[in-house]
Amino acid sequence: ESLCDHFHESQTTMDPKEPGYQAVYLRIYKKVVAKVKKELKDNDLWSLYEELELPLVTALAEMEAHGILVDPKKLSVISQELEATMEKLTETIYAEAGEEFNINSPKQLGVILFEKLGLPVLKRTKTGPSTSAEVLEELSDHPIVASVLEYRQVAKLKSTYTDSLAELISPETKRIHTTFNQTVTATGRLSSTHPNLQNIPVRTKEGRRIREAFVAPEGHVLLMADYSQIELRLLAHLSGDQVLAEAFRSGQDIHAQTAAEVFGLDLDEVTDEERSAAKAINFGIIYGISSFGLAKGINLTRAQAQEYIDSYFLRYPMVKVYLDGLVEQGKKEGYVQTLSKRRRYLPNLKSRNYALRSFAARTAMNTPIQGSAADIIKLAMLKVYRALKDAGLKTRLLLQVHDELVLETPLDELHLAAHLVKKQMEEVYPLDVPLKVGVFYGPNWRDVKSFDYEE
DNA sequence: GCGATCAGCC
DNA sequence: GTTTCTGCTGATCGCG
Repeated sequence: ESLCDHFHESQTTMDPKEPGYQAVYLRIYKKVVAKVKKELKDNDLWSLYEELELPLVTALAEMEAHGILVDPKKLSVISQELEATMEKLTETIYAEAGEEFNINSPKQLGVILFEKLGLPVLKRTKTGPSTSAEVLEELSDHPIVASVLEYRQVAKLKSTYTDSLAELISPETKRIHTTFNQTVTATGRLSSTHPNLQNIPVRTKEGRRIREAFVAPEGHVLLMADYSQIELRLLAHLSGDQVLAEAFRSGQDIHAQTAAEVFGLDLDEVTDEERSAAKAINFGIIYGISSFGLAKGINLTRAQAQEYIDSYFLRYPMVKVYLDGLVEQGKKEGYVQTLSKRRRYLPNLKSRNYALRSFAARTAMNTPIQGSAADIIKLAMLKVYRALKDAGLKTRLLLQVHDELVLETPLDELHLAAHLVKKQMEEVYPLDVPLKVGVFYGPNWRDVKSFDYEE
């Protein structure tokens, strides 16, 4: 800190062109380097820095510089269709409301829905009745609400994705060049800005259309490789729970298996509804479970949610021991850590404020899982990057989306590249359970099909 | 300029 | 003491 102060002072008092400025700068810089290096070594973080994060910089820089090809004509067609849909919906909404107003304003929308039309207020924000999708879905029997939900979806796609993305296509490369930030998240994940290419729609059919505009150049295809259930697999590994580990070794549908365990059924008796509840429980476990959160997620009473959680921990006892241990370790040491020793300090585990303390406890449970997944995919990126180079292939990494890599590959390299990527990702860091990677390819980011072993 | 709200992804 | 289940980015509104 004193070095930083000193540096700040020199920066403001000295002209960078003044002789001696660079000498001062370098002297301070060297001291800071030595200090940070010692701190990393003292905290057992040196190899994380030197062997993972530092070499990853090069791979990320190349990904950013290379960019991903985007077809502006496709974006523009989608944009015009969205525009037409928005105009229709706007007319419908005005007619149903009996007046014109700004549909984009939650405040003005609230006046129409809750005052003029007298719909019930199911939830409030700090500033007034909530108009979130969660609330509107409960009220969607009213035609105006259904139209507003659709309007919101279309407006989001148009403003965030079609129009903004088009502006970010480089005139020189015809590509979009995102920035991957390596130092913003608390867990070790990357983030992506200008634009954020880690939140391109995929969930709905309409949203997925955006992905059609992300294309491979002539003679190439996009290659996608994603880890299947990496966080739950890490939970099995980190907790040592043999029931969960065996579930993954069996290769069966993990959510259905969880349903069978939790509800005491045979695997073939599990209904879609039970599987879907089990999926919510699995997500909850990864996020740092609370009965409150689970109840909200799948419309249960808190008591029912607590029963599900109790039943889960009865079937996966080592998971319970592991998660409790994380909170304990966080309290004792002040931090929790990932596979690579990356730390997250959680002082609020000792807070007297229940909300803060609970949040910190959920963070203590989530960070080692989410952060270790981030460690693994970063290491996999490095291995893929180096293996492609060593093999003399032209295949390039383009994007990372937390548990997925997107690459661009010449058609005549597809077979080699697909096998190389799958192997590097699956064998990156052997765990007690296998890591499974799905590989897909296609002319654009939407229309991809599974790459089969025979190919 | 900034906080609040909402919505996109994992 | 009575929680809005992790981690992010970004568009928009509306106040100051």
